[in-house]
Amino acid sequence: MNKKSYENFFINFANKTRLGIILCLKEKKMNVGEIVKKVGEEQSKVSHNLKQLSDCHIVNVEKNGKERIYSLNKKTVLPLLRLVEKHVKCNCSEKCKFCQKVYVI
Amino acid sequence: MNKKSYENFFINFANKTRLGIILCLKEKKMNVGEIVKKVGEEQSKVSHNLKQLSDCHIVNVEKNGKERIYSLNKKTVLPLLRLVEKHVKCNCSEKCKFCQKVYVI
DNA sequence: AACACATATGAATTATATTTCATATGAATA
DNA sequence: TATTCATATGAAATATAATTCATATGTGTT
Repeated sequence: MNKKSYENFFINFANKTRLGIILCLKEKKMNVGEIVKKVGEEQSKVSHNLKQLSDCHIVNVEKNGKERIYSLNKKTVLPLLRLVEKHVKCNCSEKCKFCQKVYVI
Repeated sequence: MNKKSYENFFINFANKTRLGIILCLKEKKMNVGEIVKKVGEEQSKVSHNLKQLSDCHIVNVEKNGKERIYSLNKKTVLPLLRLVEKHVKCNCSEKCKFCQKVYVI
């Protein structure tokens, strides 16, 4: 796999709005309206970001009448998030002058 | 852990230059000059990006005289990259009209 | 001490990504 | 079929990140 592919994958997780959506879908699948309510962001903003996430298969969509139900690709995302948590736990201490800026420990 | 921490972690991998550095350090530890040569980017650009990576403990630094030797945090990075490769293999087919744009399969 | 080499850094510039706003689409319903 | 509801979409505006350039710092050497 090449650089650009990795980049395109990680971009999904390098943004506040999309992370909000991702973390909110950890609990359960939701339609757009529910996500909008939960994350407290504008509908079109959420839709734009959902599109990006689903293009990359980070989330999946199913239609139900006029609503669309989004669910998290847990097989990829859960281990990914766990890896990050482990990273912070293992590498980042309060003593490090950057860790406090970078990660909320 | 909170949204911002995840974001700060993933930002390291969501950029061409930093990914170039990361992939190049998979092979072996290198000083800045060697990295610059290998990735073919400007020295100050590489340094700025190395700083970001090391602030987040994605790479580690050791001093040796006037040179600084950077090495990859393989414990975090190798499983992370493997996860992405698996994701693409499992979810992204040539049939999908976005996969070709998003990932080079 | 003066110099050269390796690397880092700050600030301005430039590039890129994200959001916003207005509007379109498509499904259900009166 | 006109209307409403849920969601998507394009393009302009804005925000954010990355690069560049000039220069600083630190270490070893003459």
